[in-house]
Amino acid sequence: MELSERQRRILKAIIESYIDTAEPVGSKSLAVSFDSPISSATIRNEMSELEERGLLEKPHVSAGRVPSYAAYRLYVNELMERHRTAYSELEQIRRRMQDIMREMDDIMVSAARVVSEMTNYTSVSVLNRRGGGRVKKCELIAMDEGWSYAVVLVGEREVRHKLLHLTAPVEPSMAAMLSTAVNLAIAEGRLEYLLPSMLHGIGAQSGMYMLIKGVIDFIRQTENASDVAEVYVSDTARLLDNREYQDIQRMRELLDYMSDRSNVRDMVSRGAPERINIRIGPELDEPSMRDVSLVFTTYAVDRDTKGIIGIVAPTRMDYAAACAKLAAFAKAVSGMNELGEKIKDTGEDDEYRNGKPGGEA
Amino acid sequence: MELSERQRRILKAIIESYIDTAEPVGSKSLAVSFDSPISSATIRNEMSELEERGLLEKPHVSAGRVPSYAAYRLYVNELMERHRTAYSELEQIRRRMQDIMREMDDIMVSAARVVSEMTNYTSVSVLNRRGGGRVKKCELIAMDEGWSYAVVLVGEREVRHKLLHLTAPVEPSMAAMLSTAVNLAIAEGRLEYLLPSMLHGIGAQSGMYMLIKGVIDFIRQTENASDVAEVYVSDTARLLDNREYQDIQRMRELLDYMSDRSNVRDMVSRGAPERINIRIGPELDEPSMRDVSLVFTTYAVDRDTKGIIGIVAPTRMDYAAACAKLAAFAKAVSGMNELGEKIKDTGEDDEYRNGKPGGEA
DNA sequence: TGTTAGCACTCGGAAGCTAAGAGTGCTAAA
DNA sequence: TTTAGCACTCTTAGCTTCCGAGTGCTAACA
Repeated sequence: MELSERQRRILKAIIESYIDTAEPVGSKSLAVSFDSPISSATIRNEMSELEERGLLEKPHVSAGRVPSYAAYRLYVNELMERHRTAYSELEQIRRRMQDIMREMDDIMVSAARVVSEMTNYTSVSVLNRRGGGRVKKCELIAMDEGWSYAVVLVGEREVRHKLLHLTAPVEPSMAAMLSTAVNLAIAEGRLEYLLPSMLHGIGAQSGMYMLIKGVIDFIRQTENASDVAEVYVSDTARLLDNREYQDIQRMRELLDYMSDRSNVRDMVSRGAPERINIRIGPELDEPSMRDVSLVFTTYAVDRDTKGIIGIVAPTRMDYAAACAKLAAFAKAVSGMNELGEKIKDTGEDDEYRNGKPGGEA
Repeated sequence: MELSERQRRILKAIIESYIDTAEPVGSKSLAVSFDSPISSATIRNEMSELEERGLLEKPHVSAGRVPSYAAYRLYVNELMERHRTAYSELEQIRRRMQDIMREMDDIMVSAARVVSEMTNYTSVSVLNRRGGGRVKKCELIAMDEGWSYAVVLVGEREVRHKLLHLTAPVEPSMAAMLSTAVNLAIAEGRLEYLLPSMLHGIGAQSGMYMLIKGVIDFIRQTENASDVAEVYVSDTARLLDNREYQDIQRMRELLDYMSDRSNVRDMVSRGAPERINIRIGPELDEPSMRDVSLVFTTYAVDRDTKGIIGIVAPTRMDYAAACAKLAAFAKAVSGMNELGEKIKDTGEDDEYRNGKPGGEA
């Protein structure tokens, strides 16, 4: 049977109270907080039904109720009110983003900072590059008399560099030629023939060979980086703010898990694009993350680069606020140029439903 | 009066036991751990004298003694045995460093990782660039039809890049000219005349003007970066391992403080170069750092770049091990090329004495 | 039939108490 | 000068008690 309207209202009130105070919610205190007066006894009855359905739990018999994970799921799917984001706020996010990017030149880190500041939660930021033919140009810059070279690759909207230290020197003029050759090969899409075609002229020990090889390896590496995602986690210390984390051991496990970038990447990579994704505690399938939720979304950086920005916070985080802020962020950043009419529907067309369908608790 | 030899031995034993177990040390348990049998009563007498001198403290009357900060100071200054570092270990550090640098291309982060792995403590890593005439070369790379440029600066052993987004396009050929002009100006050391001399030909609104200005600003910024230090803190989560940090509030304060890079930079910038510096708890003059010590040293990256690498751990950290590892690290990295005879004196000529002279507790 | 008041019951947490144990300081003897 | 012995102190763990918040049930009420 479906939940009654009143049950939904009660559940929503419980969840929001718990989000607010982190204290188990009792029937009496809840009763007074309602506009239309319902007695605590009625609430108790409803509560016990909600408990039977696995939506509430009691830490112990006389401590009030606490929402279960399934309840949070229901909450974000059906109960939660979406916040509107004012145009002014979008503008503000945009400006903040531009400010920080001016000093950082790294959209991933900037995004993490901005979101972390906006929400007061720990944020995770991932930059995903689609692989394939991305590198447009390559420059070689001599550093110390031909023993080291800076290799600079330019992609769509992005620059990467790497230092190559050689064991045999290469004349800068030689390197310039080489650079031209490589760029030509890139333009004509026949990079793979370059190395073999040059090899018979020069020894495999020569600095030149090493330089070409280094450059080509770096290009390959950058291009094949279809899932070479960069990961940045900002402000982990904020996780310590949460009351539920009195258990320092579990905290430690959580921080440990999060400090491994590949874990973070994996978690957010299974999200639906262009949606606000919510993963609540156990849905993440990772013991150390059992007590936190992850809310994240993607934003377009350019045609081949996708940013993922998210929040990690205890399961009782303020989902509504988190979703609103992330949606606003994605809007503000993706639409950096055509920020206009599209604003009006912020939050309305976002699809929060996902995670495991139906709370099977 | 000076401490007697026996007192010193007892103090040393107490400190080392406390470093080991984090438990207050009692007279009885200490008595049995000595080779030459001293009775617990004797030790008690000595202990109470050490306490009068401010070297020991009791958490409460029946809990054994705990070293005071002054005792740690004395310990690192006079009592501690310096570990020798085997040649093989240096070799190992060097290899590890090379491995990590291969994948990271960032000496600062690599150093932090290596040290943190070696010691199992949280590590801090700072890269300090001396300012003044550093930029050797500059390249401009067009990205999308002249609207964006990648500016690449090459220094002694280092490459930095930045994206410039213009509001008016600049022809790539024009940019090439510009780049030549800038490089010429750099070579002749008259960069400051460049902008004024070009200004009257072009409008201040033009893309070209913005591009030159952007480039020159970036060069200035990079060059004036005499104290633009990059800071990296690795593995903060390890700080949570410590028994003394049951107090989550103080932990939080500590992490907060450390997450501000400028704080970290300030802490390590006041160190004597080429020495192992030790700052014990209160010597750091920062309330949230009261219960941790900082051990750090410098290593040369190149003529104008100085790396600082350090460890942050509870005051009862293993100073001897920390010093040895850091000394080894600095040796291994600084001497990357001429690793040989100089190895033998590892640890012997390092000067650990510093911090506030004399423990005035 | 749904809602509410009332009441007995449960259980966790705080407060208070006790006993055990570790460690000290002092004294007196070796 | 060192040591053995002993009285004393103080923390900690374990136990008990008590309070109160919150529940579940029943019976009355709308």
